[in-house]
Amino acid sequence: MREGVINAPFSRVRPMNYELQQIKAFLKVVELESFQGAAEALNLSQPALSRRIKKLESILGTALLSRTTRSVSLTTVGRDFFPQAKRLVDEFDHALFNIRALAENRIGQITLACIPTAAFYFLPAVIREYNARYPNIRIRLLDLSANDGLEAVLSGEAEFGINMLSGHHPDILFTPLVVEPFVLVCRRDHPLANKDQVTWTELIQHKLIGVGKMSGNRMLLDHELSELANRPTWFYEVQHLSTSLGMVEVGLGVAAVPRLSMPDDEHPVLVQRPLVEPLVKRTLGMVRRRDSALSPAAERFVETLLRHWDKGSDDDTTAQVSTMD
Amino acid sequence: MREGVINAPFSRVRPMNYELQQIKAFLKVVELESFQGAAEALNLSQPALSRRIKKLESILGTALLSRTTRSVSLTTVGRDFFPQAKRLVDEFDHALFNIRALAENRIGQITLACIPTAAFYFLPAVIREYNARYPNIRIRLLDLSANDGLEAVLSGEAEFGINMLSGHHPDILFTPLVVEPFVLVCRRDHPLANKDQVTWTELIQHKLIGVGKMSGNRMLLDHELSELANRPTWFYEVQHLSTSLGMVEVGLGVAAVPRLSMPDDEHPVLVQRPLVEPLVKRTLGMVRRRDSALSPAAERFVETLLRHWDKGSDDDTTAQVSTMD
DNA sequence: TTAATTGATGCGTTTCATGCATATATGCGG
DNA sequence: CCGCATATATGCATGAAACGCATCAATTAA
Repeated sequence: MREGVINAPFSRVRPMNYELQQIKAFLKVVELESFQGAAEALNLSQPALSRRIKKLESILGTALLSRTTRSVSLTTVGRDFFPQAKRLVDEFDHALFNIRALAENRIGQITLACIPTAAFYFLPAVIREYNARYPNIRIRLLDLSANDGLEAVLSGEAEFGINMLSGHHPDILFTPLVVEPFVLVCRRDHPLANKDQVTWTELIQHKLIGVGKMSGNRMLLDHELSELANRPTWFYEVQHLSTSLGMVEVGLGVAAVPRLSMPDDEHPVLVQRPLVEPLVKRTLGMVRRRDSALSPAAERFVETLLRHWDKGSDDDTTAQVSTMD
Repeated sequence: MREGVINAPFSRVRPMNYELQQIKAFLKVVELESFQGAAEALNLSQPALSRRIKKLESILGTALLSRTTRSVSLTTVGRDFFPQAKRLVDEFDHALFNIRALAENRIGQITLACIPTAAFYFLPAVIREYNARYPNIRIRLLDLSANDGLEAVLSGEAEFGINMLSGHHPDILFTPLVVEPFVLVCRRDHPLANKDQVTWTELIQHKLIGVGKMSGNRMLLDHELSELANRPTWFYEVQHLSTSLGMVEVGLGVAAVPRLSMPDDEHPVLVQRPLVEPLVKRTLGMVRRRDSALSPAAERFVETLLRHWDKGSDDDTTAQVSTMD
């Protein structure tokens, strides 16, 4: 059976199985005032077109076109129907065209929530490449704290995000991108700058600048260092890593920050040293909701992101940044 | 071949052959959040529905639904598409429904142009019957002179009309309904009232009330009497037959009018007498444009009209006015 | 772990729109 | 007035597409 009418008990209502092709055929015939011409325009044989129109008319229960071999004209009903049909078909085509444009990444918008570190230090390159490839897709970048960013993804405000691996939320899918160690940052003229590497315990003797208690980094460190006998305490507390770097720069103290937070290796004032015993690492990765699918535009972005980090990891292995694709 | 692609040279534009059934399937699935349920609602097997959606998605080049065996949810694109699709489909169904209502004479409007005689003396009964059968079809009755009525039909303002047979206009189709003689109308106390019949020549001796030169009746009479040796001249000239009857009633003169213009046989003041030598008759009938088809509502009206007059003509051979049913 | 439910897939079948050939109707020119 | 040219309608065989059935795969609940 072509169309199931399994369950048509005694309905006297005819089903109205009209189709867009029929209506488009009608419109074409009216516009060209010819079956022959419309058939060509529709890549259809003339008999086929005749039958399409006929079918539509039989569905409607009335003639739409008054045709002789010499002329085609609208009936009264057809005249009523034509403008409505034209408008609706146009709107439909327009809507579908837009959807396809969306699907083909010709237009669109993506919203992602990422932690400031990512926003500053490795998203820009990805965004540049993505934007070169899909110039008409707008990007809304929410640079939020780890907690807020996760919340944005959960609520759907952001389609996905870059975050650090923390408490495994059941609705969140985490794809690791990079593992980075915490390093010590201090001025070049600081005593610790002379050492090849520094232990956490050594930090006890220095003024340490840390981040607020609710920060993801702080929670991670508190957890990782909890088993350490003599663990350092924070003297200054700030909210953002960039602030702490600024404070280090003017000589207020030293800081323990993720490797990627450091602007680059050749900073005029600041240097970094590996922090060991223990080696504390954080894992950055992509987070997205487990159930809902990404928009095509977002999928393209994720692809770009992953491709970028595959490439990036090769010349970055010395800094023990590793990515798993 | 199912769809002619005779002429698709190297177009990279995909054809967008989406169909309403696919979109309606999508809407149903979203509404019921289930393929199984939607399939039942659409009287379709579940595999068939799965394939419909899949086809639509392949046309759009993107997934609209995110489905697992346990839940069905919208993708980002699908969420965009749903409200538009819903609105358009609803509007389409509404438009088509109205067209069908129109076709089935459940709603509609007809406009007809008819001469006053017809409007007064034989349309009311037709209209009553028609309205009883099709209560929701509005009737616009243009009671115009013969000339103006013909013009209204030609211009399309009226779908058809009731008129007298006159110059055969090439675009007009005339269907005769009734042939009626011209009769003399005078007061019961008028000398001519004593005669069984009156000749046109006799009228010379009386004050005759006629209608304006452009009237269809006047032109008909001028033409028919042109070969008469002694033909009467009009003393009074008015524009409407009803006016001339009024003037006869107060005793200003006598008038020659079509039989049907007389109110009825038992008028307290007026009587009619056959007018002979020659017997002048006019033919009333339906006029419509040759090319354009009538609306379904109008066709029903014409049917009623003709049925009415078929029946009527049988007991009307005596040249009496009869109202049928 | 198993049973049940839901969507996807393989496959044979049916349907129905199509193209070709041809009939039919209409207007124009001889 | 009649025949010809042109445009739509129809008969018929064909085949592509959509269908239903049976089954698979995946996920949840018990």
